[in-house]
Amino acid sequence: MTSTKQDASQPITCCPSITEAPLSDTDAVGLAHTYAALADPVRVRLLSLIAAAGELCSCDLQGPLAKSQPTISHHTKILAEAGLISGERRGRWTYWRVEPTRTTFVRDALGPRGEMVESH
Amino acid sequence: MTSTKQDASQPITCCPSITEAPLSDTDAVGLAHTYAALADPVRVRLLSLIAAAGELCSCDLQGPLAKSQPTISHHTKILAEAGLISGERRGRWTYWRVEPTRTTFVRDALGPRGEMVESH
DNA sequence: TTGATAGATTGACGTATGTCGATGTACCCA
DNA sequence: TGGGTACATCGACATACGTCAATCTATCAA
Repeated sequence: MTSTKQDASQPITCCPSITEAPLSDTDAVGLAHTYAALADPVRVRLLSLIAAAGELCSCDLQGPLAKSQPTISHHTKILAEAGLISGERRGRWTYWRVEPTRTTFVRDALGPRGEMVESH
Repeated sequence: MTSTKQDASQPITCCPSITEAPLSDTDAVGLAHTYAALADPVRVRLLSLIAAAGELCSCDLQGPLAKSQPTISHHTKILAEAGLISGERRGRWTYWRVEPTRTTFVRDALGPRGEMVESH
């Protein structure tokens, strides 16, 4: 099962924005699902490690994250199902990459692109 | 208890970015906590309703969200503790507003500000 | 083929979370 | 003062989630 299933009972929005107009239930469910993938410190660090390295295999994640191999596999699966990372099997190793299209999509849902707000 | 507590055992970053460098554990915990506040469809729609209206009292949320009064109160509390909205009591009503500083903060953690990516 | 290795899957466990009825607490109006 | 309203808190319940040991699957090397 993929993470991109859609429901015809609600209007489908190309680029849903939380802060600009009330969201349809479908858009809200989709966005919440993606934010849920980011709602765990291990997965946030996992994504950050992959982003910083450009590409990383699962074996290189176990050390920095200090979790068991099944736990790492569990987290990579959740991030991949949310479309935030994608894995490529090369021989015995699975290499993970960030999906910038998806990260930018979720990012822009939180406000207009390029909006400037003072941050201390 | 506020949502801005900090831990001196880890370096504190002003503007943590997931996609630019490996995050400290402290930053990851903080960001994950905020994303967790967005990890529920009811709260995503709630935030969206408040953002679209500019200001909204709790009584105006119960109808659109089709949830009980305690449930609405529960969700506003979680969003407020994450710093994404703030409430002001005026007489018998509590009026909620979006906190753009916080929403932009979480937003920018997902990538450099103003980054352009093609979205269909 | 056999053995070793990387990673996915399963099953079990404790904890966290969403939900609502019941109750508590301010506040306003008559 | 009393009754009603808006919201918060509490208690209980079912479900979802993070974690790991054990096991399975696929790949490579000898």
